[in-house]
Amino acid sequence: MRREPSILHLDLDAFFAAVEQRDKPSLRGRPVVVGGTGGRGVVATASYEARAFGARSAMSTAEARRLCPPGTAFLGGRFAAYRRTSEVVMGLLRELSPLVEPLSIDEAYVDLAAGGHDLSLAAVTALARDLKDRIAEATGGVTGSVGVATSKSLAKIGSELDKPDGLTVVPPGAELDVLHPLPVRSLGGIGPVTAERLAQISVKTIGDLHRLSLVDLTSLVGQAHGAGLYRLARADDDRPVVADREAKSVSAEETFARDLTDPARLAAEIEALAVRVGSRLQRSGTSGRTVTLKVRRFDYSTLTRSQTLAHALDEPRQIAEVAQRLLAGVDRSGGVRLLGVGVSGLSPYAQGDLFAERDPEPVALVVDEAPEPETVEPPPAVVAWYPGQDVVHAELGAGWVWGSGLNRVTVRFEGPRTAPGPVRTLAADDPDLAPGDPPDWTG
DNA sequence: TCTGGGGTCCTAGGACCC
DNA sequence: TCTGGGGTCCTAGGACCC
Repeated sequence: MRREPSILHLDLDAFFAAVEQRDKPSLRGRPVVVGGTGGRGVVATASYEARAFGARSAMSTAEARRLCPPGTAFLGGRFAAYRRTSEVVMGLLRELSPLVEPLSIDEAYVDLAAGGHDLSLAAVTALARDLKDRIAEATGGVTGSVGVATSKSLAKIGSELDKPDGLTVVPPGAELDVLHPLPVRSLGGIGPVTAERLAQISVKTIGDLHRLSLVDLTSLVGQAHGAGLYRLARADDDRPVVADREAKSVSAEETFARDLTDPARLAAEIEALAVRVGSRLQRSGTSGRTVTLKVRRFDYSTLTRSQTLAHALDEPRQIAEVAQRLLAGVDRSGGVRLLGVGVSGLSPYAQGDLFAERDPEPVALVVDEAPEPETVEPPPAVVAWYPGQDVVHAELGAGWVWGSGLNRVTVRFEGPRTAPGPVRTLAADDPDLAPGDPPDWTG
């Protein structure tokens, strides 16, 4: 917590819907819902007119259609337009300070102290008013709500207090007076699950939260989360405004209009997702070592499978190959509702820089582990493995062999998930591994 | 026609290494 | 032969945010 109200938080009001109403005068004053318009779509943003009928973000579009009157506009979204408008606003923020931290397309923190401003209450209030005016003018009428306070958490809470088109400056010293009457849900990091857990012990407001001991809080919600909430309830927040945060992962996912079962179709969807992820990685000049597959099944049960490789990837074909392998270990019976592909463990260097010159010889390993006899045969299986590279995955009937690491290989015989085979980790000099002929090599 | 898509951070257990 | 602890990496899942 700073001595002066030098952190500003801006939140654009019903942003996607506001851009639509700006660009289409016929929509002004009418309920507008932006989001997925298909059978499985959800609401991204509802205009304030639509909120009056109960439409909300994250609600299924089907439900929003039931709630809103005839004449409501349901729009699929024009992200290029939102992006352009967002850039105009972020540009205005960067005129205030070099330290601007975007949180999303429609939200950002600004460190006013780094901008060399007069930080008196009156000056900061005037600055915020002026900013709001300039945003509305530069965007053609999109409004934003602003909070200014001595910390990030209070600035963000401030911008929520007076929406839309609001302005709240929390005077230094008044932080706890503002905080304590609010519901715990106002605090960043308290969602439905944590709120419910707190409600069970009659903790409803941030003031109630303030009365809990650190031990009680951490035993309720975990170490890191509990310690964080303990501090936030005391307005004890010294998190700095950080510009230029590096992305930690890149992913793409798709919910299908109807659940998929056809293996060829699933494989094609994986390819398409890998292309989206890989091209974004390549455009940003990054690559990553861990590939994650996300599968949502017909019954909405969701699981992830990941594999970390010895080297970073950015090529769609290679990303897809890993993802296809991961998918093979997942039970798809009953249908797949959603597939997702992600890459994490990002590093700024594209793949191949360090090891491109060397073309290692494959080592053939004979694995004498007997797999599930009814699903895989015959043992022993032969696996080709490049030392220092990812291990390669030879398909073994209905099972799979894979692994990772610089000097070892993990061999996993995996049938249906309901009956996984044994798992062994074998060192390169393991006596159980004898030289053998490399298998057909397709990688 | 219930429940998107893009992220971040944390936890917990197991393997592995010293 | 038994018994450790600490740290890191990996995997899977979950809460949360916009």
